[in-house]
Amino acid sequence: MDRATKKIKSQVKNKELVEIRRREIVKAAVDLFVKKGFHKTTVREIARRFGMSIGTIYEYIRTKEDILYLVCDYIHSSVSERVKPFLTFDENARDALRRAINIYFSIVDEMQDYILFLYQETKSLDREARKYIFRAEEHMTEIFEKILYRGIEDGSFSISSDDVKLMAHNIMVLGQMWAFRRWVLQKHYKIDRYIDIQTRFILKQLDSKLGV
Amino acid sequence: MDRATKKIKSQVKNKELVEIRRREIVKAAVDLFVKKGFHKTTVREIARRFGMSIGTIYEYIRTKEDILYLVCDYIHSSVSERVKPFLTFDENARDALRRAINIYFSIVDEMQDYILFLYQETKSLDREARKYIFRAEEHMTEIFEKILYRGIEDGSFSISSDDVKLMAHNIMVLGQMWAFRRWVLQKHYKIDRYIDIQTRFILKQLDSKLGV
Amino acid sequence: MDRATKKIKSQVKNKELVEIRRREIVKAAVDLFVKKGFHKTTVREIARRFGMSIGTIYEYIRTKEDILYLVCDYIHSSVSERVKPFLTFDENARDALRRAINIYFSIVDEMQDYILFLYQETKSLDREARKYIFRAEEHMTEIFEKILYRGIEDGSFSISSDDVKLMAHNIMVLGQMWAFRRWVLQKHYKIDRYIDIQTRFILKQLDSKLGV
Amino acid sequence: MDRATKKIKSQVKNKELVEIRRREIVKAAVDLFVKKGFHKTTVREIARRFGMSIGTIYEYIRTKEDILYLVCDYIHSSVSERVKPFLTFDENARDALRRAINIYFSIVDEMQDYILFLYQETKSLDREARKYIFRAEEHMTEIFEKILYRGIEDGSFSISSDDVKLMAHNIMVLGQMWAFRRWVLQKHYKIDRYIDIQTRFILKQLDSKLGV
DNA sequence: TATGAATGAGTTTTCATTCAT
DNA sequence: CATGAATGAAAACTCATTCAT
Repeated sequence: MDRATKKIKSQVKNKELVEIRRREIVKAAVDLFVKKGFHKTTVREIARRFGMSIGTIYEYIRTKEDILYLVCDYIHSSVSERVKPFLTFDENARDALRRAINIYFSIVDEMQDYILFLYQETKSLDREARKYIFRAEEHMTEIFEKILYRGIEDGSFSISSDDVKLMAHNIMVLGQMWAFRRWVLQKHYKIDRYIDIQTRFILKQLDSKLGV
Repeated sequence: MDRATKKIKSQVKNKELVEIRRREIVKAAVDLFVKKGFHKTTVREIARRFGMSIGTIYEYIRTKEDILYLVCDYIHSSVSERVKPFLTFDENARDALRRAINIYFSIVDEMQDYILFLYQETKSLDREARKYIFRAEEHMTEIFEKILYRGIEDGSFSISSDDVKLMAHNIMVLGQMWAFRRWVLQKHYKIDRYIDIQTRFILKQLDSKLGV
Repeated sequence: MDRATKKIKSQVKNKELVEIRRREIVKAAVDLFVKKGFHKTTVREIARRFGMSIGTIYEYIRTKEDILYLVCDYIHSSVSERVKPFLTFDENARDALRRAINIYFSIVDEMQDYILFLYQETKSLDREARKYIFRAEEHMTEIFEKILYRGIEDGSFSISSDDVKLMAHNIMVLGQMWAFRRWVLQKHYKIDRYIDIQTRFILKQLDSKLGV
Repeated sequence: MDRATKKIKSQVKNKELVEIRRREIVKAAVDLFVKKGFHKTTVREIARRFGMSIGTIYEYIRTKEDILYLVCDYIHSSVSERVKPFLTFDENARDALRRAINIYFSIVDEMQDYILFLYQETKSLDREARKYIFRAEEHMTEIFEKILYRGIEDGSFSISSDDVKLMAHNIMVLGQMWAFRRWVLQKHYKIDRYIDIQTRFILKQLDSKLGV
């Protein structure tokens, strides 16, 4: 949230207050955005939920798009913050990956509305903001890359290091897919089973026991 | 296009004409939607490209959303039509899958703008239209399901038939991901190599040579 | 009006209609602008007088400033059109000037609200529009310049030709001053007497009977 | 400034402080007004230049228009103050007038932005404030009237005393015109030559050597 | 069928002013 | 006295949709 906050100009000087109010704005906006989409949500609605006047909102942002950015950034850092504490891996890479997948996929499940929203509305951001969000996504991916590299080194995984990045993205996408294909997946599977199967598949791909 | 045509009401009686004009409308709209997004494209703009008046557009559709629906449907059937001719599989399931992946992923590459668009704007459709689009997506998936079942039967694939649906979705998503993660994937991989690696991974998952 | 009209883009294709509607818009706007000033007049008010919806106004202009331009241009060409028919001078330069002054000053009197308005709001136009209005003002001035030159040639006026331009501007301004100093002048003088005195003064300046 | 001070109510009791702060406000506002116009300048901007908070500004004025009034008044008294010291005329009326013109026109040149501003924005003042500004303008004019009367008495000028007021206004306007017609005049003349020519013209008008 | 002018509700955004601290 | 966050009315402008021709 910190880095994001700095970029958007505010009329209000008190930085703490800006932080607080922006959090409130995001809180007010996120559900509306998720439910109705960015374009169909009006700033007036957000203000109403925000519990303050429309003028007050515009003291803390410059345009409606700023709110979108704040929301996207909030979602991303929420995911990150939820994931990070679980990511101290003393165990072997295989178990580490298993756990990381479990955590990440669980969080996707919990935050599926938000993940879905990111998929749909990121494109409404301007170039710069979009880049920033992509960067954040890459940071997440790097967590998986690191585990994969460790697994290659210690011999638990058999993939080429050229493929690590792709594999990491595969894992991320296979997780997010639970959100954006929920209309069908969640009819046929429960999250636990979903994680189970996908984990098995992913590990099979990485398995050192076989060549291609 | 057929089923779509049935659902959207038109003032015009002549069914052939409706077909023709709607095709023109889609042709005019699709690029605009892809470039600017659904909400930022105006009906006026579409009419201008369409080469006819706004009034005429509204003879063939009822709302702007109808155009979105026509476009989504068009994209989906374009993909299907491009895929289908390749899908007569006399060969063994393993080769059939290999070929199906190759075809589908190649088409995603060619139509990446459109695929991306579907991901972002489907949510703007109303329930019924959205369902219809999802159904189309499932049809695509079933193609992969069939091959997978065939492979299980003939012993080339070792997965449980409970996992077939999920696996099929995995394949679809791994293909589409080339479009919606292009901002990073296409910096590091070329499409051929991408298909190569992913094919290998997928086949490894399915491989009967190993247990779990 | 012609040249002005061409520059402002309209959504409406029918050029005649554009002409007609714009005339109506100007007619609706001019009094409001004169009475309340440009900034304090809302487009809604203009629409109400215009007798059409606000949407319709925006079919014929792009911005509120366009209306200002249309109005300024209208005022200028009104003055020109009222002046021109009187400006065929067969008589000697002295009488010609006398008559031109009489005509121009009379028109300033009749259109004093408009003249005043131009003085106050021209600056709200953007560079290009402002230039166009200045150009129009110069055209007016040239009429006086021509008469002065003729007077110099035929010996009725004794000023240096270097001073002609300035003298022409003096005459214009001395006329317009009747409008923008009306708060005091019109308390002490009637227009006829005003024209009388100013004419005498101006002619005295030009008199060939004396040196400096 | 004195009379102005009396009219505008302030929350602050300390009269000296009111004087000081208002001078600061004017100093902050005048350039902004001149550059961007009254309506396009925000009170926030003025406050920022003023170096104090918006709240503080509103301790010393009641409305934004009050600032406009203070600024107009400031400009007028600046001109007056700059003119007055030069206006002790022991010499004959002719030389006195020559000098007064020279001084006034020079000051118009120096303060052309401000003069122009007065022409454009005075109308935004309410009736009472506008009257006050007009009064100030008349005071200026009276200086010229006095010289003219003196000239009539001592026989240097030949005009009727009925025409004195008008003549005085002519002189003022011919001076101010250097500001509001600068877009053309300053392309063709330098200020010294401008003063020269205009002085000659004016004196010719007044010359006692001829009748009409 | 085709046209395109007309509509006006609805949107974002601004900014003078207030008032609690 | 000074502050600056909060207010909300009001403004310009857009655009999907209708309907008379």
